[in-house]
Amino acid sequence: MPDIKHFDPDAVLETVVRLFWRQGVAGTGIQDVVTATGLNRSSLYATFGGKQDLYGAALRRYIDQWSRPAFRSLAQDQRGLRAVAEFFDGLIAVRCAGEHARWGCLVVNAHTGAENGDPEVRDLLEQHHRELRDALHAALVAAEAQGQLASGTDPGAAAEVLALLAYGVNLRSRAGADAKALHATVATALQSLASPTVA
Amino acid sequence: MPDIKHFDPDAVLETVVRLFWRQGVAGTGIQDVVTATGLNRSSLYATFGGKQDLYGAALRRYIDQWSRPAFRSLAQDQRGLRAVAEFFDGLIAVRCAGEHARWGCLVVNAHTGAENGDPEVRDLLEQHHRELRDALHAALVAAEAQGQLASGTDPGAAAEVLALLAYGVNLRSRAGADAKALHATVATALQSLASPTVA
DNA sequence: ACTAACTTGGAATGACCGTTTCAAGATAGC
DNA sequence: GCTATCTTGAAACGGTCATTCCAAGTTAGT
Repeated sequence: MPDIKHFDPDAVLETVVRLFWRQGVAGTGIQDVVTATGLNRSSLYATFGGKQDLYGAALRRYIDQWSRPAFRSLAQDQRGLRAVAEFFDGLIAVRCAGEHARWGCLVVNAHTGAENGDPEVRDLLEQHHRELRDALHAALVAAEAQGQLASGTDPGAAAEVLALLAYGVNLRSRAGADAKALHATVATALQSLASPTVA
Repeated sequence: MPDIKHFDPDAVLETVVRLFWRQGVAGTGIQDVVTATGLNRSSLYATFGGKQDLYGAALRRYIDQWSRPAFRSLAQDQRGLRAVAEFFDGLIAVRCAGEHARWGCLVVNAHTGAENGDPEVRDLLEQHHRELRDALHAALVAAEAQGQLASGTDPGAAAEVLALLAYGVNLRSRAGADAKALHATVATALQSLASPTVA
């Protein structure tokens, strides 16, 4: 009976993610979305609701597409500190080079904006933090089991430290931090967790 | 010959800092500034220029008033790791309790906004980072001289790690991170730098 | 072909944005 | 008191903001 959408909502959301990611929420107008996606205001509002809803959907999609896959592969990687190191390598690579260089992390960026007043956004930030911490925790437990951690190092506490470090990396990358320097900093942090027997 | 200002520019800037700090640049309109300061648009523009200049001045004032004093006392404190610990204690206290709770750090917040495109802002971020790192470095050199650091710990590299950690603390505090958890995380990070002989 | 249900294009909404303008008011030297 | 020089108040500027509305178009079932 009804007409059918003349566009792919998922592809549109993909474009919207990139807009919010690069320019921020406040810096992105509905007009920008209309122009970038090519679809009409009516379709936009009918499909996603207002700007706040659109941002919520974009944030959720970003986490699904970018954060969660990285967390999953980190948590499942049994190599211990090597897994953590590669997680940060990938992070720095995305943040400092290629198409998304200097865009930072959409979730980190969301911490500072006025949009973090929205309960939905607040929940997503909390959830994201928990998942990041848990993934690091899993990798550090694997490291501990292999004797890679310095004695007395608590994997849970260390995971929280590394999570905050990751936020720092994301934040500074948006200001144009040097990839080499970030790599060195991460290496230092990991070394401080490693058992003395590990080079 | 001329008339004299009927207000104190410094007191006005103080109010402006608080507005930008709490609500962000994009979330603060000139109307908000006019209302909060009580002075007129004409006086505002004649004294500070446009919004971007006003933000630059506010950011500079924030660094002068909040960042630099903390950096200075950290750099001059000769107690080593104890000095670093107290620096973070003070940081978390400001971020999580009292009037400025959940405001985050104006400098950290500036990383994510569109305003970091401004060269002046970019320079301030870089300068702030350098000063934070140098202050931490000085404290860690003092720690090293007293044998507080684990052997093989480079004060310069460790300073960079702690600087990113501080950014993480500031960022997460804006999302309402728990002060106790932040304290525990910082303690963990400092322990990983400490020589095994230190409790 | 007809119709119910939905989408789409495009204009229009009122509110707010940062900024400018200008007449009126205030001050300090003459 | 006069004048040059600045400050102040208040209105107005064009532009952009998110959002709404409605007529026209499109589809699927009858």
